[in-house]
Amino acid sequence: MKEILRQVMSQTIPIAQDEWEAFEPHIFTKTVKKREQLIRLGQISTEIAVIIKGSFRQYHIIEGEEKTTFFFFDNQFVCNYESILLQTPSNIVIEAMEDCELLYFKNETMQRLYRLYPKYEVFGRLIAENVYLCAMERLNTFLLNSPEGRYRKFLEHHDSQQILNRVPQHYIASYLGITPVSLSRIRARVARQARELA
Amino acid sequence: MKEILRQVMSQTIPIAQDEWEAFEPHIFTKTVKKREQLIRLGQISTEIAVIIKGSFRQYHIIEGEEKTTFFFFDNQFVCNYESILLQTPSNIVIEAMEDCELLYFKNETMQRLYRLYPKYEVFGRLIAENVYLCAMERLNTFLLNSPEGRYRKFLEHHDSQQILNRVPQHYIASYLGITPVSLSRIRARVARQARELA
DNA sequence: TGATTTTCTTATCTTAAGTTATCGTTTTGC
DNA sequence: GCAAAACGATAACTTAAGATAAGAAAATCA
Repeated sequence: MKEILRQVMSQTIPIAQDEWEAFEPHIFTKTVKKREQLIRLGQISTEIAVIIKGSFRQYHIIEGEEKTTFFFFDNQFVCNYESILLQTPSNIVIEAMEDCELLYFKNETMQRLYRLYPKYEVFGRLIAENVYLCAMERLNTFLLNSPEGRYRKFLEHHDSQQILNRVPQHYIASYLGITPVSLSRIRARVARQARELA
Repeated sequence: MKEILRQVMSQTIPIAQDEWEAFEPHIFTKTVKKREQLIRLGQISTEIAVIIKGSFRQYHIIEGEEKTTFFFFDNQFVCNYESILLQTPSNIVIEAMEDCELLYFKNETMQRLYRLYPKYEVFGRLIAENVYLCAMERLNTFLLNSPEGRYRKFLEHHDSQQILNRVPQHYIASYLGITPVSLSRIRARVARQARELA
């Protein structure tokens, strides 16, 4: 099963056998039940996980309201990257939307590998570059698109089987930076326009 | 003058003498006049610069409209990081808002240093982590705040001497994801509320 | 310096998002 | 299996942002 992590990592940079063997013993498994919190408010993150099965959402709590700001699905890394990098208490919650199976390792393990194998340092850089590009792409949808435009982009970029049918709509609304009511109206508008075109 | 770059880099990680001497000959200077473009549309970026004096803005062109999405000021790195990382043509323009003086180096120089000195690889990772954190902070202002809230945060986080007085207001509006007219109204509203409190 | 352009504010009108509430429907938990 | 909770659509109303235009002030520059 740990091979899945190796495969996911290899999408970024190939890991040689000796490099893998130094890592492998420090990988563990974990299950998280639906609605359980993987990352809690105020906790300093020390672990990085990969999702074998299931999905998570990340949310801020703003004036008592949960604001969903990210989703995590199968074969993705899930962690509070900011808390790990800065060693600051988490200002977000990461919570299972389904029963989940995870592989995980300690950040300190990765820090040790950084020092022992240059390859892992490169891996660390590539990961950071990658999450930066993702963050920028998401930021640009806010800078360059209206709420309706963001919803249309969201539809284009996400397989409806993969996400739409697995995630309650009001989480998606929050993710798009709008209210559930507003998303419902946008959906009605978009559907009406699609019908008029046909 | 090149020492300024070393100082800026040292805010991230200290650079030893031999590491610096391998780098120093590959650093050059450049001046850019107000309104000149440092990064052009469609060009693949190869250079990374540090601003000694002056400021830049970054903009997308969407349906003929310039959408200002970022500012760069003194002692900051300026480049099209995405274009450099992915080796894709630039979808943005970076243009001088004032007459500017720059230090710059080729990305390939940094790539070579990555291989020669582990320290530079670490530097590369830390830079990537850093720009990620900045991108997330900016993304969160969109996810968690209204336009007025974003403007208030913008005021808090930016010295008005540093930015506000140097940057035309309609660029700031664009940066906040709103129209110039809307920003003008928000300013009037905020000022009125401040007056009522007093 | 005088003309032109840029910048910002203000006003009007339109459009869309926020708020609140209601009502079926589905899901969940005992 | 049933009661409670969660979910999504919709409606009515409020609020704020977008579009457009006009005008004053400031910056630019020839």
